Amino acid sequence: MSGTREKLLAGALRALAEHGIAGVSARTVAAAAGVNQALVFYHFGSVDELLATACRHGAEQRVAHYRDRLAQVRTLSELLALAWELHAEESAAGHVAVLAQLLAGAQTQPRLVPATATGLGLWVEEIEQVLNRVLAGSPLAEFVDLAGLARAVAAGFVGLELYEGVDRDGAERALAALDQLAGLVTALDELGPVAQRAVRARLRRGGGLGGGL
Amino acid sequence: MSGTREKLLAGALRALAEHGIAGVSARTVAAAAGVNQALVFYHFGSVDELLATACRHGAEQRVAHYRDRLAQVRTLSELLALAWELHAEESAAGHVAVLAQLLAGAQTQPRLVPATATGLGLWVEEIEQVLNRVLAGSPLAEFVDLAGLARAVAAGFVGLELYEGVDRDGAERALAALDQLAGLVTALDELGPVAQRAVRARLRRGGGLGGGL
DNA sequence: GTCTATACATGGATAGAC
DNA sequence: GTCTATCCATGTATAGAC
Repeated sequence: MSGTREKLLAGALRALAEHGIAGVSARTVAAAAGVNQALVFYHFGSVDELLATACRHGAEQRVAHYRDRLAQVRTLSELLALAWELHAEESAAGHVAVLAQLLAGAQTQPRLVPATATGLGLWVEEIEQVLNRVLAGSPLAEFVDLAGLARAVAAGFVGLELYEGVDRDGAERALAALDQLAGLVTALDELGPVAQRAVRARLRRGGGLGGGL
Repeated sequence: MSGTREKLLAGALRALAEHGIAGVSARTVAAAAGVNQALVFYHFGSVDELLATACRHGAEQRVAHYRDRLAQVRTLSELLALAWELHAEESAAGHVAVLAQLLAGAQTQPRLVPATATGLGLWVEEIEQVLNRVLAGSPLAEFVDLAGLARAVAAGFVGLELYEGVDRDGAERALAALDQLAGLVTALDELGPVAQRAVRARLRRGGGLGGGL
């Protein structure tokens, strides 16, 4: 058992948050874990393999930490409130930063792709379930692919985290604007049948917007 | 003049796209630029300084490349169509990837913060102007801070780019969902006065959603 | 399983010839 | 301004003692 594996996994996440993907190495991770550098290779074979394992491990922990609270959400307003809460908590603890760094690394390191896809996928899965439950029967679910929306939300969180790192005020304005936009959508969702019918009619005419994809 | 500076700036962007922030070095950049490694330090003093300069330089080029097309946009639908077009072009050319890598690096490298903030800021500025023009007098501008929305859009682009690198299909679903959501908002924007009044009344009651910020 | 020691490669940075 | 050569720090990975 020895716990060294666990120390290394935690150390990898800490080192990623502190030094970024460009600054992690067997030595920095081992230092953060308080163990000998050679043990990285004994237990995981390579630094990348350790990072990949730590990614899955960390994402599982974080998602599990919110599963109960997510399961209790019943309305769109509650979901948005929890989303801001979750963002504040996870961002402050550096967990979003870790995911962002791993995603950046995965862009040019194929060995990191499966792990980061899985890590982000765990969040997507959870968000998707909540959206499906909360928006069941809503006009929103009628016109928007909720699985796609869940993916956009997860990716958006990562982008905002990176933005926050270089412009905190700007990121707060962005969050506030999204809050207002979400309020708008919620209002639409709670409209009376007359107005909803008008929106539906307009949407049936236009369909999506048919962008470049 | 010598053009070596320019070669290095272009080489830095190429190296960032190919090797990521974790893989750039004076040697990889010089190789991409086709010049001697020592010239990085002669012209820029350090690798970080070169990356920072390349970031501003690249962002200016890219924004200038779209300024005309952005200036011609008159409606929200046109804006969204251009947005997807822009995303497809810039993403394919690796320009969004460069910004994402620099943002990731800036999280733990204070020396990169001003340059990346400026680089992303150029995009934000442009987006903000278009939003203000296109949504002037619209109910959307009434309830959503457009400057904040511009920042959210820019950050979202970066997040989607990173997500696309690990899950192309997922990213396409996300974009499609955003397209649908944008269509919904457009529909709202184009509603008749009766429905708009209902939305306004609902919003005045609820205000924003008052999240964790 | 863990430590020390070490090999070997890569990267930042500078000196000095041209 | 550019190139070669080089120093030194850091990083990966392994061997072998404990």
